[in-house]
Amino acid sequence: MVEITRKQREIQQRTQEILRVAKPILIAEGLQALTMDRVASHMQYAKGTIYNHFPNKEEIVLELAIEAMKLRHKLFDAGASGDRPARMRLMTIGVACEFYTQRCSEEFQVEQWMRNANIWDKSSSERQVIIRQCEAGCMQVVARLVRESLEQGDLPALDHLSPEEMVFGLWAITFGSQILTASSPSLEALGVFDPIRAIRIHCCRLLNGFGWQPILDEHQYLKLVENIAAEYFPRFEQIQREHR
Amino acid sequence: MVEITRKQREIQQRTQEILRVAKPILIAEGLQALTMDRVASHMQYAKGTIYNHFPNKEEIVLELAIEAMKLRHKLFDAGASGDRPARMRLMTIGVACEFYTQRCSEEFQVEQWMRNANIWDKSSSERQVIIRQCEAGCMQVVARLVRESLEQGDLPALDHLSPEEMVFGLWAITFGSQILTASSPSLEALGVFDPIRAIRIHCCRLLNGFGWQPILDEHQYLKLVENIAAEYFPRFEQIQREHR
Amino acid sequence: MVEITRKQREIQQRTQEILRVAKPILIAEGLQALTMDRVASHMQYAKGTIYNHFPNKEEIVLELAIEAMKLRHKLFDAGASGDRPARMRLMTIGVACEFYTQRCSEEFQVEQWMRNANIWDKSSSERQVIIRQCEAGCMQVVARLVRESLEQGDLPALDHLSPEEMVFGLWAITFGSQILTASSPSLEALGVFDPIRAIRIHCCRLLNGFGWQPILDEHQYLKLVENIAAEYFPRFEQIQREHR
Amino acid sequence: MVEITRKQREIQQRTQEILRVAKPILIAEGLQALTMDRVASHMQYAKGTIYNHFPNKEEIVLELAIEAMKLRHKLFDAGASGDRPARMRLMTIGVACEFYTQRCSEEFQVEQWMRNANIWDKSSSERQVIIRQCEAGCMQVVARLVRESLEQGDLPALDHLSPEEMVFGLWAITFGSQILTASSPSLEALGVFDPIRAIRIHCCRLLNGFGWQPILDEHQYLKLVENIAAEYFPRFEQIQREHR
DNA sequence: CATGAATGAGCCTTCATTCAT
DNA sequence: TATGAATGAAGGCTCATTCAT
Repeated sequence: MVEITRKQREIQQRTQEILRVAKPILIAEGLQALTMDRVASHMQYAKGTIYNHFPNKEEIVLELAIEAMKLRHKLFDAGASGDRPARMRLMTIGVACEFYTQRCSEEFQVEQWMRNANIWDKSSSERQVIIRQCEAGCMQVVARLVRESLEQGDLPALDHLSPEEMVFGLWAITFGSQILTASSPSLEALGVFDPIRAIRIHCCRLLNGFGWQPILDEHQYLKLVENIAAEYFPRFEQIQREHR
Repeated sequence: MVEITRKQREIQQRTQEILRVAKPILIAEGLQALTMDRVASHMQYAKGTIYNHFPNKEEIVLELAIEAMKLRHKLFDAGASGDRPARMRLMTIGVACEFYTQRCSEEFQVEQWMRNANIWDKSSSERQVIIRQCEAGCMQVVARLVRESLEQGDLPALDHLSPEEMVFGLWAITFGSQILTASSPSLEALGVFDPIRAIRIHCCRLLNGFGWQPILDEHQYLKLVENIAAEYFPRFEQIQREHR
Repeated sequence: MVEITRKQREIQQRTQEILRVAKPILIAEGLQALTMDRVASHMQYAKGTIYNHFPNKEEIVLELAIEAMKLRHKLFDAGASGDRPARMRLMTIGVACEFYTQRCSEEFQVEQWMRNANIWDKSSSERQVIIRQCEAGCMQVVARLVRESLEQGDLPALDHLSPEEMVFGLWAITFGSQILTASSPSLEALGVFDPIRAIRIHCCRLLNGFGWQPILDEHQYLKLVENIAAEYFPRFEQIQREHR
Repeated sequence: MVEITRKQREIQQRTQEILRVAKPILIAEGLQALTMDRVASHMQYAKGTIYNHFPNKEEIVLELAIEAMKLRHKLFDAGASGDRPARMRLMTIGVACEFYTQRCSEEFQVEQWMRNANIWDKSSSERQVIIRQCEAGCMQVVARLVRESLEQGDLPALDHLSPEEMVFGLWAITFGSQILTASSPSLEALGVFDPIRAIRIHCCRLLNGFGWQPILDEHQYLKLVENIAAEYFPRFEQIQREHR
């Protein structure tokens, strides 16, 4: 028993070690720079050993993505907790998104790599299923807030939209802005000086447009977001630290 | 003189031919399947010749992206034309975005490839500048509508947002939804059944949230978008055809 | 004592199990697909355990070949039995060859693999000796018939040929035809439509050429072979079944 | 023109050089020892260069086999020439077979490798077609002699056998004996002391069994074969030398 | 300018064998 | 004795780039 447990722990540790080595390579130099050769040469193990843990490099990326999405999920959960008004908890999740993109930028980048078609083609379906479950989990945290608000009357009935489709819009604007920020080298040259604040405002306007109570004007909203950020960033940092 | 001109035309034609060959490879099989060998083998020219036109394959992708963004620009221009109310012209641009993603899906995909970090690392700054100009051009078409509406009072003053930052939100939600649709294998499993309609509604709510006149309810808005699509799709198709 | 005996039986059973697992892999996918990893993964034992039974995969192949040749030997013995005329018993062995190639095609293929040079290079001489003994055993079954016929005057004296060299010719034509049939993708395209019947006729003519009594014309011979096949195939099947 | 021709010649020479390097490796150490790495390291060229000539190592083996079978074909043609009686020309082809197996033993071995299933699986169908054409060519040289003898009445009508099936028997016994000789380490231990003479005798008896005129007894036949061998081996050696 | 053979580093993967537990 | 993770050499193959013609 003890014997087995120790060996298993060693193996798990090595798996973790592989991930720790692979992550910065992927982040700094991209998918094609992430080769089994390089991972092995950064460890005291041989290439074949890596293959005992992951059948191909795509699975490594997926595993990193799973870790990343679990962290996101935890942040979302933390943001959605408490007995504040639903819209405020939603705003906190927005702040969690900002935190994730800015302070967990490696995880954020890993999530983008995960969306690469090559990776889905080559990896096993088991890990793909886990990824989708993580995605659905995050979606549900937010959708639950929408449902709650609908029930309590804070949010007027959505005629043509499922709660998840309501979330989809928020997801799209958040995600889209982050991708654009990351991949458009000079948003400033385009006239976009503060993309984060801009998206905050858009979210405010969007929720106002849906009539989600309490309606907030930009001033109030920006102030509130600042307060939430100040309060929750430390909590999020704590979660980040605990997440290995 | 004549001699040179003929030669130059031949060179331009060859450049076009290279792009015509490279595009379907990139679309169907991705960046790593796009090799100079394959491009050459699909033409009557040799690999070395390709190198006389493009110093590396990344430049080919960037050139394809420039073509794609020029088409997008034309569609945006067409959508922004006429003397209809600004918000309606903005909606037409939204329809142009949908058209572009759905009917010019190859160009849309090329634009995504362009955002790949590897490509920016390896390509020349000249083409990168052109890309940014195209991007700025599209941005300006929409920003001009925002400015016009602000001047005419259709859109209340934006306290904390430049017109471009106003556009940025629309860009983010549109772009983000399209990326998510393309890369999340089963939005439906997440509860998102009609992402296109969902985003239409979100755009409606967002603009309403900004108080952009005329305020439209979802029903009116969806109906209106349908009408615009019916009217403008043929025009867009014409533009697409003319764009070689 | 009992303890040891039980252990020994377990070991023998495991050896058999390894052979049962290895055989279909070798047959269906060839020598290079037969890896210790695959064998182990098809059993409840680990790779290291396999190495306790066979020092390398070549020995597994040789052991399979020994089993195969033992079956061949049994079939030959059955064909050579009875008190019919020697030439008829020889024909029965010919039928046994056909049975072996057709109905014991796995064993037949294993024998071919055994002839692969790599296997002889890597395997131990003990098993190689056993193989040769099996080969000699089969040879002797037939050679005995030749000797008997020579003594009884059915077969005229062979001036320049040992009885074994007489058998060698029959072995060569039988074996050669089977290899050619197995490895020439389209004998039919070469004009060879029924290789089995063709070889039956050649054997008839060859024995006639040696003056082996009773001389038979093709018609009689083919008819006789059919009868022998009808009578002996069930017996051969019985032997095959008993051979595990 | 001259330019192209020179380059093409250089390429052809390099192709030949690859074959010259690959052949002894295949002969001496077998298929799995024949690696592109080794071939390259034995030349002054890089591995990639080998791949410009042959898409995989299996094609190299097939190309070697094509060369080998062309040599066989030439020897058969030489043996079948002249206006001697058909049966004598057939014997000369038999001598050519012996010459091929003994003096062109490398080519003979290459032909055996060609029959390896792996090679057929991985190689291009173009070369496979050529192989089959070579095989059919050799078959036809002999089948033509059979047909001629049938027409001239030297060989009684074959009731149940096509001329090619007649040849098949000779092919099988010749081929089979050569394989057995090559792969049974100690025929002598089995009682087979002179397999070549044995097969000569079997061929004699077989043809006698078919009533092929002139009927020859063993003594005459062996003597005649010796004479043919003495006369034709120098010619065959000449052909072998000319075959590069 | 066009050509396209040559390069050779590098990629992903396999697997027979070892050996500490 | 059984285990199975680790090894690491080796294999097949690719491809961006160069350069002599």
